[in-house]
Amino acid sequence: MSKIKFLKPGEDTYTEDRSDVDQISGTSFVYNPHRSLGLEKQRQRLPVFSARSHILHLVETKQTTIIVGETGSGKSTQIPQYLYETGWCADGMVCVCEPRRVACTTLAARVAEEASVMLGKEVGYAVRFDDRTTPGLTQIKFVTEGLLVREMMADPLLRQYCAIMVDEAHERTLYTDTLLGLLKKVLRRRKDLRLLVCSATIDALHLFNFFNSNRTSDPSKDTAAIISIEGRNYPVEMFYLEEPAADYIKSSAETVLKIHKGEGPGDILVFLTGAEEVEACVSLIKEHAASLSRDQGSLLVVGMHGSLTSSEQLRAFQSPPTGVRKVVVATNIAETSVTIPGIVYVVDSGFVKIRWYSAESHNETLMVVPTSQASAIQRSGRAGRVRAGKIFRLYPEEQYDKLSEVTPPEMVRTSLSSAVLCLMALGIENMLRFDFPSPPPARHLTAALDELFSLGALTEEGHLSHPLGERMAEFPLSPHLAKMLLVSGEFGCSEEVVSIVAMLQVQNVFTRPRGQDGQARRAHRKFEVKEGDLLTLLNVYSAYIKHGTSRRWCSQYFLGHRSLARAAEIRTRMEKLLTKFEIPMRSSKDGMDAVCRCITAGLFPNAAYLHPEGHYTTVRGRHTLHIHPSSVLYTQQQPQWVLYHEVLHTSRVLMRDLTVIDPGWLLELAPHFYEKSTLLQIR
DNA sequence: GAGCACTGC
Repeated sequence: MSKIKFLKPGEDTYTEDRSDVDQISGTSFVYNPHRSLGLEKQRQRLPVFSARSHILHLVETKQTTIIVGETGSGKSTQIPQYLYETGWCADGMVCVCEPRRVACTTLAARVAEEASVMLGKEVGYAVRFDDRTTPGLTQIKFVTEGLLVREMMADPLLRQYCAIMVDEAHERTLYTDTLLGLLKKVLRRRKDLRLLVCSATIDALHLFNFFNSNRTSDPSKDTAAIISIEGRNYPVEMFYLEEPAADYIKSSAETVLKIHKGEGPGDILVFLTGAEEVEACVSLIKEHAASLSRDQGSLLVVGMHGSLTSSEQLRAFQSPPTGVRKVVVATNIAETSVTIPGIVYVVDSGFVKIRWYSAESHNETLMVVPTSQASAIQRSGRAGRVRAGKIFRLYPEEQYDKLSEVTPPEMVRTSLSSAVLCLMALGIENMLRFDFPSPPPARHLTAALDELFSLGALTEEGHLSHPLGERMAEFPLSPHLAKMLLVSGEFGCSEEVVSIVAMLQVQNVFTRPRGQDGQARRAHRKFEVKEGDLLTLLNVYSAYIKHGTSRRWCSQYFLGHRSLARAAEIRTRMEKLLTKFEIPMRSSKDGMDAVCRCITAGLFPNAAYLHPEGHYTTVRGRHTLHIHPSSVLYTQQQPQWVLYHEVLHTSRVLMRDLTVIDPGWLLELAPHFYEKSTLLQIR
């Protein structure tokens, strides 16, 4: 592997590899001094250009090429063009898969510009709800990983593509692993197909071994190869604490102040684990900053996390007034999803919040864990984008060596019911024998199979049921919600259920602007119904439509207009799928009973009853739960029986999105799951 | 009276 060449500040400048530039960062821009050079000259200045013939040679001779490309190498925009220029597109398109939508749209726009074609013609992209390609004309197509997996349902061998490049594969999302596993099978059937996998140094060898089918000791028979391309990140100097930080929030704030007082100009980025921590740290820094003397310069402190609205997030991208140093306190959102310009110093708490699945309780927990080395490297890289930077890790250096190399892929730590359903729809019969890049625990797989069986998606023999299971797989939803939609015709309430399901897909429906908490609560109360949160969401949606999707009406009732508009979009898609399956769109005339019964038909595994001691207990597994304070039922008299959509682990286990049910419905609608005796015992 | 890392189909 080639050594990374570091550039001295001012020695050279570069065009940005835009693969991880968020749309929001479009408000800022990268100054490009080579603009006047013309696009072709700019392209030749990218580090990847020197590897052009080497890459093309490998693609020619090996079926799989693993590309280790540092940030700023230009791989995502250039390699597809190299393939195109050398005639690879004669027999099919070049496909580039990205984990995120923005990467698809921005990269496609950049490549179209470089190739002097209109976006959507020779160069295009396809993401959910937005297809900008022209069949028969498009040669280079950027897609999200998830969409390519969906495409495989219609075309399992991906015959329209001659080469597939999986970008950012080191992120190892559920879809990355699904795709890599499936592509390995496709490669065996299609010797003409070429696969390029872009990854980080740390897991390149793992991926090489996964794809190399050479079982001899003769390396010339290898079917895969690795190539490294240097990047254009500046050096980052590292600092560690001598002792582990007792309180990393406090320690982060102190470090920020120390940097501000002792280091040269440049903005600071702090990594913490959650929104609450971010807010706490922001106030701490603000407190300290207030006591700074005049000649010490001032600080602009902003928080950055997923639950902020996009206009609130925008504050982190704005450049501070001259002489003011910006401090962005962020969650993991700043590690990959958004790139904040101007960062020179990074403070890394060393922790991250990740999802963890428990097959015993059938649910996912969010837990705070130490980061991996890969993640620590990624975070420190955020300091070296504009010039030489510094990283302050809030733990001792010995501790870094003890960190695991990489974060376990999502596939081994999340619920697999959706992924398994998807794979089965793609013809993978024996899930336990599927070649996953990192095999998930067998008990996670069997739990997923059990869940799918109980929902009726699988037959006794373990095959996908016809037509229910096949249809469920086509919905981009959790299997429970897909089932709910597919049976809604029989309950005569598809109109209502499709609205509920769409509403469950969006966040921030109920807004609570600071200082208007009381007003917001009063406004929200108008939608509340005793049947629970799902029916309340239905009320909100119906009212939104009744008032002509008015933005003014939304703000009057403290509802997120963007979220509702997105729900409407999702609803349209779901309705189209239901129509395709000839599910009649009916509206329930005899009240909400039918709707609640239909909800039960999908969510029945998530039933809980009121324990005499005041908490709730799940029927499956007898786990203790509580009503989430955001639920409309939180302030009501506690119902005897509820179904939840999700659980959330904090200090307690909380149920969200509840529906009040009659336990008799469980016996009636899921007799295979609930025996009369178990329910009688409980009562 | 308590609190939700982040994507994506």
